[in-house]
Amino acid sequence: MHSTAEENYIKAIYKLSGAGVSAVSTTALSEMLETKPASVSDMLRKLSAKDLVHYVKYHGVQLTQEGQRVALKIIRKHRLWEVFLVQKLHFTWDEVHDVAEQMEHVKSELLTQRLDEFLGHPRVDPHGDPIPTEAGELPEVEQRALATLAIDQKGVVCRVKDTQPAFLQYLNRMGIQIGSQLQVVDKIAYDNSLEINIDKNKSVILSSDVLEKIFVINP
Amino acid sequence: MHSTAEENYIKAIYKLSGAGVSAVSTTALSEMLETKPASVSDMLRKLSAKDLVHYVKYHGVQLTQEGQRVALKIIRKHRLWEVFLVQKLHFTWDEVHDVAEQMEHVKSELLTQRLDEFLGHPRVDPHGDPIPTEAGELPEVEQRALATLAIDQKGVVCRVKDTQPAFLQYLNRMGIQIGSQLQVVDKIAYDNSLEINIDKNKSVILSSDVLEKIFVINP
DNA sequence: ATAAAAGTTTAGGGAAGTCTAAATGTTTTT
DNA sequence: AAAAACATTTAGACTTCCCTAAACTTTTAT
Ligand SMILES: [Mn+2]
Ligand SMILES: [Mn+2]
Ligand SMILES: [Mn+2]
Ligand SMILES: [Mn+2]
Repeated sequence: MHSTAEENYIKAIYKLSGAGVSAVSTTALSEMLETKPASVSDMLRKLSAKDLVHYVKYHGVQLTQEGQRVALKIIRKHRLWEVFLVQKLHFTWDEVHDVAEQMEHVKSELLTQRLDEFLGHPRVDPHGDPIPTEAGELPEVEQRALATLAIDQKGVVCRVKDTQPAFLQYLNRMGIQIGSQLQVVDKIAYDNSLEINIDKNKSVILSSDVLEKIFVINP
Repeated sequence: MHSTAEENYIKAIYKLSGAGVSAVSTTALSEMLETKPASVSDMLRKLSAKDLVHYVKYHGVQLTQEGQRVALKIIRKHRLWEVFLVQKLHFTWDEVHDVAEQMEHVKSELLTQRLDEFLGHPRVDPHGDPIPTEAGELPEVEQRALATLAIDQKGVVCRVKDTQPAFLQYLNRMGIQIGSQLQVVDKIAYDNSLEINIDKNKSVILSSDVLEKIFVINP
């Protein structure tokens, strides 16, 4: 079918195609994939020939219908394996990503189906990211970045958007996990950091960088 | 560490190095790996440079101590995943091999350890093949090929030595699985086939080819 | 509106892994 | 003990994916 390299490019294009992004740039891809822009150009030509992307030289790339279908399948596998690793093999949420990066490329429709059943059709992975359904739907839940909360407002952590172990370990040390009850205690206008109370217990100061990566739903 | 291709060569050399085999030939490897002999020569030079094999041009190849260690690790992963697929995901024994061929290359010590724990430290895979321990031991159980049984002798199926789905599906149709109680009813000297009674129920004729691939322990 | 800067593609090439064809070594046959 | 047959290696080439350097296009600044 598709090579691991192709799958990684498709996934990267998908991830960089957020809301209001008309096309993904060569540089953005080269940064995400840690390759040189020249290598990206090369691969885009190939993906375009396979009709997985719409590619206009010098003007970026977009996934085709088929490209999106492929992307969601890989993301589905990645997230299902992350759930497996945490729920069945007792990995911590900072240990799963690199392993799932490998397992997501194992090819077997039956495997994905059975894994999904075995896990009880989970809706989200250990980082709160939604799991695409077998039909290729990706149900998004209403949620807001912690950074957008006003003083005294509360929220329950439902998602964290950074897969780096260092970031997740930092949250561990702060005592923040999916389901944590947070409340904004104070706002430091100087650098847009917030003082946040965790589970009606201790309070910590979180930088605006971190606040943008933590998502909450209303209490 | 090692590439998937290298791992597959090492595993193939291991599998062809049965008892009393001093060195594995280029042709034997090329057949097992479905590549051309020229490609094998090439790879043997590389594995030799990495000290994973002892290679003497024109005289075959043997695994080094380190090569054996690597081989057993891959086989351990392969067989653990096969157990997982059958016991947890309800795959049949003819469906697991190809998927395990992919999963055996996922790199993570933690994953292998945890998978082993999760499965309760199984000793054999769904085909009765022993699973190398974490320490790299491969405990072999006393067993004999069904072909070696005399008339009236009994045996319990403990292992089948052919991973091809077609063979395993044939055994399914015969009603033979691990644990089946077999008894030799008659011997057909003409072609060395045997009439075998299965679980004190129906009897079937098995060709000598098949008899060499089924292993039993004494009743 | 041009020139400079930034971004992107093309050209040429390398490593891994494979192939075919030719050369070479080993084994078997006569 | 050659000759023939067979096995193996070497030579040269191809594909995939990546790189550096140079050329080209688009954007930004003057
Ligand atoms: Mn992940
Ligand atoms: Mn995740
Ligand atoms: Mn197998
Ligand atoms: Mn097996």
